[in-house]
Amino acid sequence: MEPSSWKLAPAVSALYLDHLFGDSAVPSFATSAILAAVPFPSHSTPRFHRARILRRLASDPLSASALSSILLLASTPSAPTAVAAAQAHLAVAAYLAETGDDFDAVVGVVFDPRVAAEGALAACSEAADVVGQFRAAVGTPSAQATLKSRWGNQSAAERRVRELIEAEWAAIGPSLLEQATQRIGGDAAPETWRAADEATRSMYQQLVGEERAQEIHALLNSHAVPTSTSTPEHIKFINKLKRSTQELHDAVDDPLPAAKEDAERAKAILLAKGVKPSGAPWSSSPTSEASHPRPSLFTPRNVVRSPLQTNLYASPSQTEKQPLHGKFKDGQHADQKKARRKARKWSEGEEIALKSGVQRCGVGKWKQVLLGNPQAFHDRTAVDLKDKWRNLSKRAPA
DNA sequence: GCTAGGGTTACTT
DNA sequence: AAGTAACCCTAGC
Repeated sequence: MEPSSWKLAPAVSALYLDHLFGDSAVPSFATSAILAAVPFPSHSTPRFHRARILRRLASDPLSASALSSILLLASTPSAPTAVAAAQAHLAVAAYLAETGDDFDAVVGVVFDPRVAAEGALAACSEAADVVGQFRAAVGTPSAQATLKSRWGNQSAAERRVRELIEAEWAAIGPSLLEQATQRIGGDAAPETWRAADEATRSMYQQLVGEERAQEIHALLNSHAVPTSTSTPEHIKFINKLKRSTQELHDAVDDPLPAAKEDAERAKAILLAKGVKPSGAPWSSSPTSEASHPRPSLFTPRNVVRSPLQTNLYASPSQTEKQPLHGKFKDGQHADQKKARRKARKWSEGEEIALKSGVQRCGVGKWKQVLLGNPQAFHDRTAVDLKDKWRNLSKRAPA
């Protein structure tokens, strides 16, 4: 279908971009193509804005513009990532000072004491000290050489930026569509349905499916649900969603397959070059899609996933149950001892994702936490999540 | 199939 | 050696 024939209003465009850009599993070349193809969005949502910064930073992690991206991220308070942002800022600034042509000039800019005191670096306790060291080294080549041995390491700086990006993705939160999905079909559904008129309810029923609609009606009739606490904004949003649902259904059918085709093409090129795609966010099991129809926008369950949220670019480890190592179903290899996975330290991003997942789903809902944010966890099982939570609890007993 | 809890291993202090 | 984090095993639901 031609892009010009999409029936996509700018307000829907904004919702759509909010959803897609904020999904770290959708590769940036696909989001760029989509951005070029959809109508200019009516507004920029915070999630969309943040995701764009993250994608820019990921493509260019060690530069002056990367530094501004980190500052932008740090300028919006996001408690879980403040320390990661400060450390990334410090590492990139130091790296730029150490590798630039003019140490003194660069230090003057990137280690401005005002930035250190109140801005991005405030969350990091060692920052003031480091800034002091760099400023003291101005005009003193020997001191610069000492600093260089510690801060001139490109891969260490890149790692800090990667950690920040990972933590930011983990903390980015659900899209507006996912939130609406939760309100219409998830745990919050009864309140939303109570506030809705008959016509709206019948639309909701189409979205969540008959089975879930019956469950929700049963909950409504059981008097177990408190009276509606819907705000005017809430109702306004739902009505807006109602108007745009048809447009959205039309729209979601269009760009994703094209993007996926791009992704598959890129994967083919990578494979031809001998690059192993297993960890790439855009790899997917090639046979699964043809035989499985696209799920409805709102699948009728408490954990509701729209097709947008459904990860078309998921790696095989996300879409298939893959044995970790040597786990054989039966028979010939059963006697072989299963190789132990190499211990991989949990990243800050994974920790944050676990904490927010537990907040969302509760302790003990490990599978739910894992599936609720699959891209945040890298090759972790529900048991891994449970073990990590146990460790965290030991570290800081409730 | 999922989870809780005890056990094991590898690494750090 | 002791402590810790990551991973494994398995009973019980």
